[in-house]
Formats: sequence, structure tokens, C-alpha cells
Amino acid sequence: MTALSQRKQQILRALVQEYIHTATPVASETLVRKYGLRFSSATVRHELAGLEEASLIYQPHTSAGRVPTDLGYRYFVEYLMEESALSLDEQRLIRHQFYQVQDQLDQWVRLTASVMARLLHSAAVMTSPRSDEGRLKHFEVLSVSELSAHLVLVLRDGTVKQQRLLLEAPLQQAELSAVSTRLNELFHDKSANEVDALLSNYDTSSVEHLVGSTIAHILEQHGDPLGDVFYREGVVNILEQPEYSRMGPEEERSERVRKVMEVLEQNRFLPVLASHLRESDGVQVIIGGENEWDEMKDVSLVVARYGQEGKIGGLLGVIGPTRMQYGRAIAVVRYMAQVMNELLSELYGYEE
Amino acid sequence: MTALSQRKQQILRALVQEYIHTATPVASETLVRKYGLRFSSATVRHELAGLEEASLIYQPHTSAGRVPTDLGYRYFVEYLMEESALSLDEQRLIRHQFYQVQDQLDQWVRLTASVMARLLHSAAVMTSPRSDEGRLKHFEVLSVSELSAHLVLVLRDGTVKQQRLLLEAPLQQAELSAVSTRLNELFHDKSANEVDALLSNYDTSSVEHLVGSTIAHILEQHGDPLGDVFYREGVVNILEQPEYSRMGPEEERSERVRKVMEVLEQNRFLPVLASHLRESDGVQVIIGGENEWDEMKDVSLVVARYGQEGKIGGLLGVIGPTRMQYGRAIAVVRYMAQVMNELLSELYGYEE
DNA sequence: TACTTGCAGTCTCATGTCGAGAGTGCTAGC
DNA sequence: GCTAGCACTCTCGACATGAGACTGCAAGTA
Repeated sequence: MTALSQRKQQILRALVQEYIHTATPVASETLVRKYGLRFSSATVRHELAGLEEASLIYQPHTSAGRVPTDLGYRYFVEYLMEESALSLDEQRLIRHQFYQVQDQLDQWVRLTASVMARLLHSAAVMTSPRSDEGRLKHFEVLSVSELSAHLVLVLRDGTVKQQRLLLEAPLQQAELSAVSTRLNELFHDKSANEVDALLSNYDTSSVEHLVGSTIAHILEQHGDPLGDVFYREGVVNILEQPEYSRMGPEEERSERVRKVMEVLEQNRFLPVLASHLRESDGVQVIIGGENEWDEMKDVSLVVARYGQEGKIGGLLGVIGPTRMQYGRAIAVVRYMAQVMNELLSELYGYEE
Repeated sequence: MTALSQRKQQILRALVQEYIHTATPVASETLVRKYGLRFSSATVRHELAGLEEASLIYQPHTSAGRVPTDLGYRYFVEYLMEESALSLDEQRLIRHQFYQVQDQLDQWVRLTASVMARLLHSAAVMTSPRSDEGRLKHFEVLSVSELSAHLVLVLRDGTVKQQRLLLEAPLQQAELSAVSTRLNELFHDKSANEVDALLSNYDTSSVEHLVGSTIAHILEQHGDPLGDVFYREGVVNILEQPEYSRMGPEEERSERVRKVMEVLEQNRFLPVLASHLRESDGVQVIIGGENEWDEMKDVSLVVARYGQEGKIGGLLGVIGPTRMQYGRAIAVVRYMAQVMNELLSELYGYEE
């Protein structure tokens, strides 16, 4: 990306802000009037032609105003934007809401997503906190019939898995309980590998081995941070955005709606997240068609990890049209990640 | 509802079927042509006027065909419709899919909802199985700091609750573990009331009392079958329906879309369910504005309970436009409830 | 009496036309 | 290097128009 003159930057910044605000192509005249530029609209037009040359903006048609391209948004986010921090009042309000549910862990995620959705009028997505490495906290085995049993697993991060077991020899509940008491002690706080290692003490056809290997398998599966269920909140907000309810020919628009809904419902944004979050920490901005996934080409994501690296944590973020209030979105996502961090470290202890 | 002549019934049945199929007002001529009626379109028109008189159908405007009213659908569902059972092939396919996830209990709900959504091209909603009465299976208490701890509860139906505890006196993990071992034995398989009763043995300021009363409280809360999270699947399918993507003036339509999405996202259908499911068992059909809730006035629900009465179970069903394939929807919902029943009784044992 | 044929009347909807408005690019001039 | 002025282009809403789709009714028929 070649450097832009001071004036071009100023104009681009104004244009993106204006477009984010109004959702209509921006005219040169408007820029001069609303943003107090000190040169005439004709000059601005000249500069706009330059920006268009550089693929930062485009015209929907001759004699229309200009609209930022994905590249334009990227430049804006990277060099021109400023993060608009949450006001103290907003912060207080949020803190208060969390204070009210501080004892109910299952409400944290719901509330976080809901706050993001409300603050940004867009869709929020979020995973429940969980650790990278599954560790067993406790399990129970319940006899169902002579040859089948029901295994319930509680992991250290609070996740629960249930699984059916098919026994090789008939066993009563009492025997199962005895086995599970012994193994619970043995496997407590162990990871998949550790459980696996302990298995060598048992005969492959023993119940102990069956239970143990099933547990190891489940713990292992638990590793993938993206294999998880996403909470969604505020999907309706998306429909309020003009690109999905007013702008452009009717037919295209309902196509857009269908697409974005599909992305949301089926978690299609997942592969995109996967490829971006590996790289770095902090808040990530993924703009429209920057990635190869076609379905995502007119939505942007602002996402972040929360939790400590290598320990318990998850993902959170918002999805909206490329015309998104990036400055505010980034601030909100960053703030909510921090809130979750605090809640979690309070829960699991600071050190260790 | 006054009785209808044989001929009126025949015409109404044809009209509803045709409208469900085409989603356009149905002309008298069409009915004669497509449904092999043995009298002329003029006669049909005469009868249609009668049906309109009875509020079973209406005309969007003079010189348009007829459309069923909610009352018309109700009459259709009650007297004219026949349930169209699933083909053997479909049944086999479904069974096969469940066979593949038979060991992963958490997949059952997802799959059931997904099958319903796919088979009916509409949105499916469903709750996870749970018992009416919460019973404790196991709990753990983890020390966080000297004065706070983390309580994890596993209920008999597999639900897990987490909660923070604020201790009145500083305690170490070892002490907490000792307490929880003792109480686990004592509270095992107990209900809220039973736990409450056992509490009288402990001093109100003791840890035992704190833990016990928290547990009792959580078990109690668990009672409400509608306080639960709903799985949603196939919400996009709704958007494909012509009433949400083609029919009527653009503005009304997007209003409809917004409304139905809101109903779905915020579980607004819940109060309606509550009032209907209390009454009876079996598959329930709730048509549009039959209930007082305005938001629901252009969608229909087809829902059922699954699981045994008074034991573990939940709700499942589909939501779609009033123009719904009731016959098929009822059959599918009934079938899927049965599938869940079988899975559950296999898991928890038939008798008891 | 029970039904049908034929037809005038009504409403929708797709299509086409038109003018106002909005913005641009270019050019001549400061 | 910047600006004012202007011709040109494109969109969009308003309006008119005609074809098509159905109905309701009246007159005719078994």
C-alpha cells in the first residue's frame, strides 16, 4: 500500500466516517460542507479520483458519490481511525449488570454477548469459556441395562459430556460404582495423555480400560477451540441495518439477508476466524472479502480472544456489514474481553 | 363452528391445499381444473361466497382469489386434513443418522432439530431433555480464594449448573473436599425438598448449610420446563418462504421478517407454548392469531412433548408461516418425538 | 330447483415515459 | 495549484396505461 498524501488521508477519513454514518454514497460537496475542508469540492473531486485510482473507494455509477472499498476500510482501520473508548457511564452500567449475575457463571456469556449486541446494534457471537487442554474433574457411570451404561463427564472448565458405553461383560450398578470411585481418584485432574498413560495398567478388555479410553478420547476431542457452540445474540439487529432493509434493489437485498443469516446460523465465519486468530492476539478486524470465503464478502468481523493464553478462555466478537463502526466496535470488543478476563481470573485465581 | 356441507368441505380442503402449495390467492377456475371438481367454476364461486360468509376464507381484494383465514386453517387441521406419514425411506434415513450418533447424547437434540428443519423447510426449536424435578447426581466444591469457592453441580438428567459461593469463614480446599465428600453421599439422588429437609441437621452458619441451601435452591429453579434454552435450527429456511421473500409490498414483508426473527431469537413463542401444552398431550397445532400474542399472529407452531410424563423429557416443534404443510409437519413432529422417546427410554431404562 | 354460460366490472401488476435532482468530470480562468 | 461554471450522465419517484385475472350477477338450461 503506497503512502497517501496528508490531504488524501484527510478526505478518505472523512468519507469513510460519513459513509458509515449515512450508508449512502458520499458526494464531494458533502465532505466539504460537513467536515470543514479548506478547499473546494472540485479539488476534493480531484483527490477522490486519485483515491479511486488506488482502489480505496469506488463509484456505484457515474454521477453518484463515492463508497469505500474493503481496501479503503482496511486503510481506515489501520491508519486513520481512532478507537472510541466507552464512556465511564457505559462502563459503570456494564459493571453493574455483571455484578448482579456474578454468582451465576452461565449468565456471563449470555450477558457479554447481549451487551455487545446492544451497544453496537449488530450481531454478537461468543463461545463459552473452556480450556485448551481438557482435564477431568469428575465422572459418573450409571448402569442402564446389563450391557450398557451411561457415562457423564465433568471437565475442569465446567464442560460436561455425556456418552453411552457398551460393556463387554454384564455388570451391575454396584460394580460400576466401585470402578468409577477408584478411577475418579486416579484420573482426577488428568489430561487426555495422562489418562492414556495410566491405561497401560489395565487389561484391554477390562471395564477400567473401556471407561478410561473413552474418557481419554473425549478429553482429546475437547482440544479444538472452534469445535464449540457459539452463542448468538442480536441477530435481528442486522436486519435493521440499511444494507439489509433499505438499500439497493429489493432482490439483491433479500439475497444479502439470506446469505448473512446463513453465515450466522451455520457458523460459516468459523474457518475465517480460525485462519486469523492463529496469527496474533488482541482484537482482530476482518473486513468483508479480504478472505477467500465468498459468503463472507459483505460482512466484517471484529473479534478477540479472552482468557489467558494456554488456559481457560474463548472467543468473542461481533459481525456486521462492512460499513461498521470499527472504532467503537473494537473498543467494545476489547473492553468485554477484559471484563471476561477479570471474571475468569477472579474465579480461577490469579496466579498458578 | 357450524357444520359444513359435503361440497363446501371438499372445496375448502382443495383451496387450503392449493394455497399451501402456491402461496397465491386461489381462483375458482383453478380449483375446478386442478382438483377435478364435478361442477363449474360459477358454482364453486357461489360456495366460496358461503365460506367467506363463515369467515373461513377471505379475498385480499375484489377480483382476487381466496385465501384461508386462521379459522379456515383450523377447520382444515381439525376435520379435513390427513396426516401424511413419513415414507419408509425417510424413516430409514433418519434412523440411520441417529444410529451414527447413538453414543453422543449431546448430538441427539441437534440432530432432531436439524432433521425437522430439513424435512419441513422451516425453523425447528427444541429443548434439551431434562426432568421436571431436579435431582442431584454429584457436586464439587473448588476453593478459589480463602473466602470464595466454586460450586459445580451435576443433575440426574445431565444438566450442569455452576455457581460461586461466598464463604463466611476462611476454608482450605482440603476442608471443602471433606465436606463435599460427606454431603455428596448424603444428598445423592435427592430432590430440592429432600435436601432442604436434611439441612435442619446443620447450623445455619455452617458450610454444610451454605452448600446445601445453594444446592436446594438450584434444584428448585430447575423445575420450570420452559426456563430452558431452546435449540434453533433452520431459521434461514423461514426466509425462503414466499411470505418473507416475495409476497406483498416490500415494506410489510420486511416488517414481517423482522417480527418473526424477533420471535425466534428471543423465544417469544414461549408464553404461547406454556398456555397450550399444559392442556393436553400429543402434537399441538397453534395457528397464527389464535392466541392473544400479537407478534405471533402470522406464524403457526406445531409442537409436542417428548419423554415420559413426570420424568425426563422436553419440547420439540417447528415454527413457520400459517401457510404450513400441517399434515406433514404433524407427522414429522410426532415421529421425531417418538424417536427421542425411544432414545431416552433406551438410555434411562424402560421400567421404573 | 340446481347448475351453467356469458359478460361487465374491478382490481392488480408490469411496463414505459418523463422530469427533477444529484454529482461528476472537464475546462477556462484566477 | 486551486476554483467556478457548466454540460453531461445516471437514478429515482410519479404517473399513465393496458393486459390479465377473477369475481358477481343475470339470463339461460336440464
